[in-house]
Amino acid sequence: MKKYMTKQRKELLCFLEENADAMFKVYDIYDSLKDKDISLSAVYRNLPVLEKEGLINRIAITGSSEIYYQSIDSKLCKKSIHLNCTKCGKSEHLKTETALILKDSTLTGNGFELDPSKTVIYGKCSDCQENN
Amino acid sequence: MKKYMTKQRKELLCFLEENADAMFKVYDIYDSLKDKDISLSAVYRNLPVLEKEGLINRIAITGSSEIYYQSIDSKLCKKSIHLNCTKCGKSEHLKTETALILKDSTLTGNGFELDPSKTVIYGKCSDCQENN
DNA sequence: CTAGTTGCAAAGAGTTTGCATGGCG
DNA sequence: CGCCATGCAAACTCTTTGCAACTAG
Repeated sequence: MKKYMTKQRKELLCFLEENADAMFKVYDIYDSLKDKDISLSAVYRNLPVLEKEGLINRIAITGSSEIYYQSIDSKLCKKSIHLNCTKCGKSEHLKTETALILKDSTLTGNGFELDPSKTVIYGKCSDCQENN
Repeated sequence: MKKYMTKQRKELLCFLEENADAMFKVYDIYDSLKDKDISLSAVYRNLPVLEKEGLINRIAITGSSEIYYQSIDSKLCKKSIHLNCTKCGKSEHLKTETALILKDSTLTGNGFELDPSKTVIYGKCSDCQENN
């Protein structure tokens, strides 16, 4: 099953790859592509498939209770971890070197191999710590 | 507003505190308390209130796209971080000492104050790494 | 007594599914 | 040409909301 590379799937992948640094809600993806003739159901049906194929990532954000999808950019996102401020909602990237430290310490500490592309760390960003 | 401590809210808090080590979906909480006369809407209305009051935690899990609630146990959960295996789905706790290392490195690395109770780290547990 | 809270049922929002049509290989 | 994928609309699930009755303080 899932053998055909249809126009819709091509557009989906293309869109996510061109915006590999951003995360999108399902409806936003549909909205950004609606001039390309892709139905909402096609989006809903393809995203999980592409995820299982390892081409894109699915991330749940604690603050918004939404699901986000994001292309797996082999250069950037494989090493970087998202930081999400629970106060202002801003999202930033953890420095690669620090990400490596985390990866290391979870591995040695618990034998757990951290997946940076799926992990989101919550807390307070530097701005929100001051303004408390 | 939100001044009254009703029977329903008491039962909710009590239930979550008695199971401080576990996380629950909304419906499971309702289900576990339905012999105590709490309506689903009361559950839905109270959980976000209790969360804003800092008594409970709301966590989004990437794998299941569900929202979970959990009591904030001042002793345990404030320091411990959840590890969630993306392969077998099992959830474990990061050792406190390792959690402190993470907290430290995000702070010095990005000036970001990690909140352990809201953060879930995804990856592969030790069992699933071998069986690949 | 008064304002916040509850239960119920209806309304919404987001997601999934059945079925006939369409398109990849 | 055969089978998978698409589009549309209906079906579902989860969550929110309006309103009258209820209750904590």
